[in-house]
Amino acid sequence: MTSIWNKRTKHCHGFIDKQIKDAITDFFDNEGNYADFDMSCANKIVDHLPHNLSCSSVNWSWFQYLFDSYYEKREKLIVCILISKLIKYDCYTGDYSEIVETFKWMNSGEIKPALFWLLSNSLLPFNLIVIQSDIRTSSNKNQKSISSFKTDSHNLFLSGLLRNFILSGNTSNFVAKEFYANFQASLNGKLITSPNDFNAGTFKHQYFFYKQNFSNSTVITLLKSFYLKLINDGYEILNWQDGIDRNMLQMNSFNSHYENGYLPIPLNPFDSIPESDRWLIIPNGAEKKSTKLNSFVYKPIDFSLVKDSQLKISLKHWFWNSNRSLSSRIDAANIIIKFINFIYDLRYKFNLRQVTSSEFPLDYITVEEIYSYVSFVKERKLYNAYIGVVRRYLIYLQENNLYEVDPAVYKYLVIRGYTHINTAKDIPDEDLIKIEANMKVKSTENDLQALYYILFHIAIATEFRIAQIINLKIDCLVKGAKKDYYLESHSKVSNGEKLKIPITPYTKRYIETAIKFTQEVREKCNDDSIKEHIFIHNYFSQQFKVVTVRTFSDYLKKICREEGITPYSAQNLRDTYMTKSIEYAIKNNMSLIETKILTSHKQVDTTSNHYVADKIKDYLEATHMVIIGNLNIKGTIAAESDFTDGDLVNEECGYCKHESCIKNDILDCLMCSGFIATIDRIPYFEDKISKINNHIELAKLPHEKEQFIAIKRLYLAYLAKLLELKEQVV
DNA sequence: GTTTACAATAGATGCGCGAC
DNA sequence: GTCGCGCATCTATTGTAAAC
Repeated sequence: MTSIWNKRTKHCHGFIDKQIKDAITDFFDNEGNYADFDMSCANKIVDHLPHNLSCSSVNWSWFQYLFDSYYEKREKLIVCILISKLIKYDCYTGDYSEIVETFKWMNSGEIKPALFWLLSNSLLPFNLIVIQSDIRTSSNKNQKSISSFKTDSHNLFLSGLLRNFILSGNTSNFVAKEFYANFQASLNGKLITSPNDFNAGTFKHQYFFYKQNFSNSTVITLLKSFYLKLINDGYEILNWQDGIDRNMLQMNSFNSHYENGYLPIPLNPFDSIPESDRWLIIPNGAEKKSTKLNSFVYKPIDFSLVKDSQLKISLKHWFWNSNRSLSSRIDAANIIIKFINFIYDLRYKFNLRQVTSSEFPLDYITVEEIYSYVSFVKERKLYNAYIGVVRRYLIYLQENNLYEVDPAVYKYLVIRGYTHINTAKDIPDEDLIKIEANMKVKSTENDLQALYYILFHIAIATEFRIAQIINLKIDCLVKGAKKDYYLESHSKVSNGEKLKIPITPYTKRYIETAIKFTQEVREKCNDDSIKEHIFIHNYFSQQFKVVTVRTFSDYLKKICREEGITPYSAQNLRDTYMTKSIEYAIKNNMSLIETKILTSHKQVDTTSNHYVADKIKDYLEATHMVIIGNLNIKGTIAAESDFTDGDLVNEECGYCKHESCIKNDILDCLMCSGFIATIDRIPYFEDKISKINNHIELAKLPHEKEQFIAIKRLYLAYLAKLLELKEQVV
């Protein structure tokens, strides 16, 4: 041992440059860290280094030279350890020094194979992306997590893009190293020097490259996320004209649509009918006439399913020129496709024409065919649209001279047995309370569930349809002439016009709360058609979505099942008549939602109680349109008190600690030092404030109005403090 | 003006896929 | 494995205009 020590000391002292000397000292000190650290080999390597080695010559090509100077893997690995020490002691002065700097984050076990991989493949530093990210641990300590990604990128720019991409997403959860390792290959070697070098063509190449070479579907997911990230960063690299765009890319069904050759097609009757058969229809304004559609959700229709080519053309014609709303037009088209194929099979598969020895040519819809079809529909007990839609389609064909139809067919295409049963079912109070309580608990678990909770409240407090609520826009609140508010939204009856619906102040508050709640997500989103909505979330990385009716219904059902009650639907919420008791309970909970929501993003700024206080104040000021400012509160604000109901004063807003009233008549209790307000008084404050609002409205003289506003300001100041205190206590 | 008959749209849900 | 979501296809509700 002694001889080795001496030898090592001699080597270390031989170097003139201080940093290099330190690095080499550490190199030998780390002996124990590597099972395969061969001291004689290490000595040999260091022996070959010139003593006057200076940092200015420590660059990547020198590393490569050093690495290539040895032939055995064992030796090369030890060279890598030496290199890692030189990096650690800041000896590196070559190109890409910022990247090399990141290599320091790796521990000794990771860096050795990483350097070996780089140098044995004659790669450059940017081929290794090292990421340092914060991870939240249960103990809430800020820990750094280090991960490294190998990439075959040909240049620094592309590596930088990939690095940013990794940093931006929660990609650590679904690591697919193949994605980065083959990125350049997937581009067929194309050099990337700007984000704008990516386009529909590169995407296609990459998509099918990854699809062919890797069974792991996460690779495709990452590819989609990568393009979405570029788009989210403002690069308009994909346009529908090229067969793919952002909205398509975000759809759950993207893969199958893309692989099956669906093309995005804006719905516009003034354009000529598209030649292709598989359309992904861009609503292009049609969404304004329906609550079932959104501008960013494209609807598929597959005309290639139509077996008869002439009828296919006529169906496209009908589809393109129909006035039906898009979603029901697609429904109808799917029925017509079934109809056409039924007729086709009759003609060619079952040879009906021969059986009936009909003399009509094959481009003529006959009574026999329709009779068979109607029998089929009745036998299968298919719903009425199977008859009505077909009739209207045939009329259209005739009117536009697209196909010959025997006029006698219509007397068979009739519907019988309309039953109109009203199944409206309201939810009893006890069940409603159970649902409310369950949703309240879950609303704290994640953002989506908090949105469902607000949706639930609006649904029972208003007459709106669920789709209408979900698709509300942030600018939907419109102030009326007085203090009243209107909600502007599209409705199926308005035929594209916006409707104004009067709402209560409570509904207004819910909507404002929801807008504030989603503001954080909205600021991150740069997709205008999404961010204009109120109920948005960011569940998937790089994807911003509007809540759907589908998930809300499912969630409501799930809650009902958990509570062991009838699985109510969103429609039932609308049918539910709010009794006074439930209304009271719900209004009380409202302030709870508001404060909870306003403060639910506390983790952003946990330490600052100021933050919470300011937010509450901002909110109250915005809602009540009164500036609270720094009003001095004379009374006491407390979480709870020992006073009894007998001590309640001022319409139960608080307690009085004096034996008898000491204030004069002009003063309000709130201006007295003997006044004590506690958290459980919050609802009374809210009641009182709404009463003052009435006074303000009724006041005729300006100075009366001002006086009431001053009083309101006082109550709001108390309310703000109480809400703040409540937040600390809870 | 009300009823009736149906058209058109909204809502519900089984199924399957993608994201994580 | 769970959750979110889209599609297809069904049911429910609402709109509307002719018939009474």
